[in-house]
Amino acid sequence: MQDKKIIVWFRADLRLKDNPALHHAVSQGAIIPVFIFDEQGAGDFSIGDGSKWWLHHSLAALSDSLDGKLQLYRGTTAVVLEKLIKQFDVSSVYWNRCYEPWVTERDAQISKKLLEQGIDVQTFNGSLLWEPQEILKSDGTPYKVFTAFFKRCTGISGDLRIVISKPTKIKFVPVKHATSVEDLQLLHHNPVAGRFDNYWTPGELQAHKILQKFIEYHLKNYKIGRDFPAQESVSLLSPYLHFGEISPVQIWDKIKDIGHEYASRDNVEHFLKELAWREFAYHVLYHQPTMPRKNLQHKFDHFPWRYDKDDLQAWQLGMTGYPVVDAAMRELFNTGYMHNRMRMVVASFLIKNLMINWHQGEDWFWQLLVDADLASNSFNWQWVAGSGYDAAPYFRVFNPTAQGKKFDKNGEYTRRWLPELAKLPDKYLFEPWLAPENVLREASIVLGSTYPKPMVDIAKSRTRTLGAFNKLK
DNA sequence: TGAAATGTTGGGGCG
DNA sequence: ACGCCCCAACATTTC
Repeated sequence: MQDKKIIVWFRADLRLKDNPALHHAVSQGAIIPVFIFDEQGAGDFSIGDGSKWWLHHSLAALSDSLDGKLQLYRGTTAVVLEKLIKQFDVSSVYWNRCYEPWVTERDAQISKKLLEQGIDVQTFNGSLLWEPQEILKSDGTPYKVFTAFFKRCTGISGDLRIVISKPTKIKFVPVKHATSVEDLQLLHHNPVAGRFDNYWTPGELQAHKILQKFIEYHLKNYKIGRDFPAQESVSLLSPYLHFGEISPVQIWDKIKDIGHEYASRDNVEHFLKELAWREFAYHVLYHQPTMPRKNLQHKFDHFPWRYDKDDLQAWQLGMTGYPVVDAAMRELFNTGYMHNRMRMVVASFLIKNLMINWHQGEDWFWQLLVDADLASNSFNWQWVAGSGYDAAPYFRVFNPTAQGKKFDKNGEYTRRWLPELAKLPDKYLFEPWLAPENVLREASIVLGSTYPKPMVDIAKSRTRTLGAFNKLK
C-alpha cells in the first residue's frame, strides 16, 4: 500500500522533539513539513522586527534538523496548502494549535474548507500545559483570578501528556521546492539584524542547552535571584517557548521533580508558577480576545491618557534621565529582551509617570522583543496598568531610583547598558541630578548633554496620575 | 511582583 | 529619678 501523504504545518512549534502533530504524522505516513509566512489578518499585531529576526534563525535551525526538507512559503495560507494538496495528492494536514484570536479564526476556516474537501485534518495541543477551552470554573465561565486558575490546573496536573521523543526516522514526500529561509526576507530591511546577533542562538538544540544550564546553575537561587537583573538567575527561555523550540510540557516535566541537590522545593515551585502565568495569559486571551487592545476593566476606558510623541520617544530610546529606566530600555533595544523586573519598572514609568496609554508600550515591546507573545505581552501590560482582571492595584507605582538601589545595588546592570554613566559612583548612579558638580566632572558627565536631565518629577507625576485615577471611581 | 504617609515604640539626651 | 523631646526603627495605613 502506498504511504499516506501528510502535510505537517509548522507554526509556533519549531521543534522535532515533543511535537504531537509531527509525531502522529510520522507514525502514519510520509510527510511534507511546511512553514508558511502569512501575516494577513494579524492587524495591529503583525510580526515585529525582533520576532522576525528570531523566526529567521529558528526556521534555519529547523530546516537543518529536517535535512533541508522544510518547505518554506510566503503567501496566503489556504492557497499554499490547497496547491500543495493538489500537487502531491495529500490526504491529511496536521498541525499544533495556536491561540491568537486572528489565528484561531483563520485556522477554523481552513480546517472547515479542508474537511469539506475530504481532507483529514487533525490538530493537537503542542504549546500549552492546559488549553483554555478545557479549563473553566464550575459555573462554566473562564477564570479571572490567577490563584484559583493555578489551583485548578495543578490539581489535574496528572493529566499532562507524556513528553514525546524525537521521531527516529522521518519519511519525506519528495518535493522540489527552492524557497529558502532567506527568501522569506525576514532580515530584509530589518533594523535589528546584526544588532541582536551577539546575544542569542535560536533553535531547538540551544533551547535544551539553556534549560540544562538554568537547572544546573540558577534554579537553586531562582526565587530570590530572579529579582536582580544583573544576575543570570532567570531562565531566558521565553523566546524559545514562544516559537515552540521547546514546549512547556518538556520544561515542566524536567523541573517538577528536581532533586534537592539542584534546587529546593520553593525555588522549583516558584519557577513552575511563572510557567503557569504564561498559561493564564493564554487562558484570558482565549476567552477575552479583545485583551490586546481593550481594558479588561472598563472603568479604565475613560482614563485621560496624555499623548506626547517626544515623551514616548524619550522612553523608547532610553533617554528619560532615570538611569534604571534607560538601562532597561537600552537592553531591549540592543538585545530584544528585557529582564522581568525591569519590564515592570519601565511599564510603570510609561503608564504612571508619563501617563501614556499602555498600548504605546505594548506596541514598542511588540516591535522589539524576541519573545513578543500576544498573550503574555498584552496580559502583562494590562497587569501593570491595573486594567487587567487580576492585576497590580493601580496605585502601585514603582520608583526607578528606589528600584535601582534595591535591585541593582552596585549598579552592575545599569552600568552595563549605560556606559556614559559608568564612572559615576554608586551613591549617585540612580539619581545623577543630585551629584555635585565636581563628581559629575570626574565622571565626564554633563547633564543635559552626555546624559539627559530627568524628564519628569517622579513624585509630582505620580500624584498627577493617582489623581486622574481617583476621578474614575 | 511598591512607595509614601502616618502611627507607634523605645532609647538616649537633657533639664 | 522623672518627664519631656527628639528621632530612628519599625509597623500600619493609604494612595
